[in-house]
Amino acid sequence: MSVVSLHEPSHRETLWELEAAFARGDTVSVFGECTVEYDGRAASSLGPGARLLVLKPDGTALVHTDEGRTPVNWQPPGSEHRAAVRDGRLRVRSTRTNPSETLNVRFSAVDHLAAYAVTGGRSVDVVGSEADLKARILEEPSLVADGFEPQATERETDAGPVDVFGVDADGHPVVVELKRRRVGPDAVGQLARYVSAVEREEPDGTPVGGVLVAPSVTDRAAELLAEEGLDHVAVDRLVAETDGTELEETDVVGDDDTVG
Amino acid sequence: MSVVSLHEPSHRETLWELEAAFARGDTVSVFGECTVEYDGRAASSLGPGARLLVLKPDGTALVHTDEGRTPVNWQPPGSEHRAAVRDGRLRVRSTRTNPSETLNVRFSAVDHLAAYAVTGGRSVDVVGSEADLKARILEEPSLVADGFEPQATERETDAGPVDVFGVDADGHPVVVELKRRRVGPDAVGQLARYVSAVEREEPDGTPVGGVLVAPSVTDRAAELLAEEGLDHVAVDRLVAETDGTELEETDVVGDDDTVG
DNA sequence: CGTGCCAGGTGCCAT
DNA sequence: ATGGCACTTGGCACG
Repeated sequence: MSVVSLHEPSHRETLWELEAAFARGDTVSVFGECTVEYDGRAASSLGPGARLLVLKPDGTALVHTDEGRTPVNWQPPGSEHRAAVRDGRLRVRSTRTNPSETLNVRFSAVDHLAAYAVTGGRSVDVVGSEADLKARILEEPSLVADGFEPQATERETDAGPVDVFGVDADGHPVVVELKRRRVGPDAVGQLARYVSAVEREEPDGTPVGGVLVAPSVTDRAAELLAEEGLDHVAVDRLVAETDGTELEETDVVGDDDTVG
Repeated sequence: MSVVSLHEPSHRETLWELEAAFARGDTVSVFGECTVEYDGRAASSLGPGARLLVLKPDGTALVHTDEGRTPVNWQPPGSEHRAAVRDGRLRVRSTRTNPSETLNVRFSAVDHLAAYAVTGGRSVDVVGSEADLKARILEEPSLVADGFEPQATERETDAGPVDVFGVDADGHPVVVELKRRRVGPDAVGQLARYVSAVEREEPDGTPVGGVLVAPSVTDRAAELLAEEGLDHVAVDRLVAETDGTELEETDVVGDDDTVG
């Protein structure tokens, strides 16, 4: 793959190359001195500074400072990028509709532009998600409670879909909510809503159990669970419990030419 | 500001320049063919492809494909970047502790590297946040209810902080939860928890009001509100209601040299 | 499309 | 550090 790289280009050169890059479907990286304005779901204004602007062919625009994982300003995929020279500055404007939003990046000077055809796999298969936890529970339901029998996943209720629905040893309905990490009060509220919804479905007086499966819960969440008569089962993500074979550790020693 | 730009550098050149850029505190943009592996709170693996890697001096690492606002892989601020040449590939590894996480980007070829001193303002003052909505409510409490008198914001309860707490025309406690956008069942649950907490504080039988202030609510949220005996007040973010003067629209027509 | 919910959420601020 | 929550949350799957 080839790269177009412009070193301290004039606005006119930048404009020209942006046009070409958009046409090719390249991803563009721009370093330069700029101001940023945003108006849409909210509104914001950012004073002058040296920043990184990334423009993607899917309409994504990202303005990054030297800190933070989150861009200081951005435009979501589906937006449309346009560039113009105006008042002696290079303006990159990205707009979208529904909701109507505009991002305006004005460069007093562009110090570098690189355009490149970014391609290849976009999706990673992440291991350790809630889906994995669900699989683990279905594989070994006794983790939830002795005698627990799963009957459905994503079972619909008036309050939304229940992660795992089943019956306990006595045949009473049980609602299970899964969380891959330590949870606070919000998760308890979610579980409580599901339990209430199932109680409304069942004949009056039917006891409906509620179990929150998560690595741990905060104090406040624990109190709420107690108040609501709900249970918590501690299941670490990836209850490895394997036969002792550790995941191999790659590339730990023996590096040469290491830097940083 | 000056930029260092390498066009299709050798791994050795890349390594050298990365070291220099890290030392200078530059932000780095790398285009190239790479694979990515991550292990930490979850784990993931990404096959070969042409991508953009951004390295920040605060320890942030971002791997971007040609789509999406969210990086396909990343490392949060506070991580430490290191680079090495290994098995004929350039490896950039970013690690952090607590939680222990590792990001590994292996380049078979680097097509472009640019390093640049990103500086200047990092924070934008966003207008239209929940805080603005709160100010609006305090300025005109009758928006919540006729005769409503705010008494505290962020008032602590057993269930967490209440956005706005006050009394109604009858002197009864009222809990107000603010949302800057259309809300679903979760917000109702949140409000309900606060109302319950205040009810427990008050003498038995004291009626405690609960008002959800949001632009709109979903059907299911409306049902839940009705069940719980809570109210919804529709307040659009920035209830402009100004004297008719429109916000001036800047830069709408008259563009020359427009592109895209 | 909107509704609902997970996410390696991130970020901010409080204790 | 942990906790609780807002966020221009983003992203996906389903009706």
